[in-house]
Amino acid sequence: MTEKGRATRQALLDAAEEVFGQYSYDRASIAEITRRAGVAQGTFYVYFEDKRSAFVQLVQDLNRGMRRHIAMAVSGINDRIEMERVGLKAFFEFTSEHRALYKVVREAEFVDADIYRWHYQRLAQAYSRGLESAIDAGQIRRDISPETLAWMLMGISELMGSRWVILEHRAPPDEVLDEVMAFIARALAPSREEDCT
Amino acid sequence: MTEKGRATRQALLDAAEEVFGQYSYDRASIAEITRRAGVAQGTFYVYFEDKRSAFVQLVQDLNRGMRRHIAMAVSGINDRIEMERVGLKAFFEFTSEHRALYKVVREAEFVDADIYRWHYQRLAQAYSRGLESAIDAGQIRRDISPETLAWMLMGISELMGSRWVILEHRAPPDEVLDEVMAFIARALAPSREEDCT
DNA sequence: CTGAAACCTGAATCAGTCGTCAGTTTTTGA
DNA sequence: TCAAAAACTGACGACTGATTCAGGTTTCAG
Repeated sequence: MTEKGRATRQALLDAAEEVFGQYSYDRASIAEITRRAGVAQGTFYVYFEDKRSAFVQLVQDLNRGMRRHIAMAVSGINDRIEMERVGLKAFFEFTSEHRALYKVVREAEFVDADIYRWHYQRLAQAYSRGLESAIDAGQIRRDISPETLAWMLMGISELMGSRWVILEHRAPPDEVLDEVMAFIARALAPSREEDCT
Repeated sequence: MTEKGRATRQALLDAAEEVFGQYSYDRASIAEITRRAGVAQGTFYVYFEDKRSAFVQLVQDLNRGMRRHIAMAVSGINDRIEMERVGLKAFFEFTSEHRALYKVVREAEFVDADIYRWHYQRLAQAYSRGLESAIDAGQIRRDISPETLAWMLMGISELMGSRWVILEHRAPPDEVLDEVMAFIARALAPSREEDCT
């Protein structure tokens, strides 16, 4: 594949992100995707086996993009609670920039169950690993499995994202972020029996 | 509308729950719904204006059913934390019984944005009110707005439901429920400065 | 310059479905 | 009993949109 080919492929993927984000999977037409990418309909099938395949690749792209964006944001931070705050903020940034992510991932459940599973498990796995280190380092309490913790924290992010980014078209205001962080910090804080005895 | 009419309508709605739960909105065909309901295609349009209308009514039905199911489960409980635990369990029960709920609500975002908004706001509103009373009663800490709290707790339920009910085809095991409750209880607990001073 | 490889085109095919409607059957109530 | 109302039928018109394919255009190594 030449440079030009790669560019066309990327143009199609970008157009697909737009169109799949705007319409549901079934109502997103190849014709509209190729129109926005500025190529003929047939060109789509040069780069993707079929509609589903392009959709799956888009999910993978967004998943990787999100993990990279968050990883960049939190790199260098050592305090786990601070890391959670920055990570949460980065998550909202990314979803504001890629509102298609929500739509596309949710639809994945209907379009291709495997990629839906893959998306969440990939995120949960990365998240759990981070939490596990924090537990080992004594930064957060050790009586909850990192996996369950990861899913709960993802749930909080996701629904807050839904409520603000999707329903209100903006990232949550700082006061809300503070409340969320206070909630999380308290839930994660190591047992402080020593403070009381 | 006679008794028979109501029965047919209900049969169609039940069939719609099945079919919309199994396929995506666009791939759920009226033909399949009427086939399962044991009526002719034309009958569908006797009871529903069109496909979307049936879908919207299904969301409303499930929303009400879920609120009723949870309300029944927690009625008579006074301790808020206990109420959360029982409510969470009831939520998982309901979603196990009506797995269509997840699919249908998520699709609502694409099919009819208003009903999607309505669904979450209706739940959040009911939830917030309950939390507000608990705050007033001093059962949970007062430094987070009941609304934000409601959305966070809904997020936890939702993603745990997704992870277990959808991906693992079962309600979360009791140990997991215990971990979740420990997390929530700690986050909600009133400030205990008095215990330490 | 050249020819093969890569790239691209867009009309045509084809499978599928929503919603309609003219007419039939069943139920109801006086 | 018997009309009117309610319920129901199912074939079909009108349309949509994914995918194919025969052939045109561009690129670039030798």
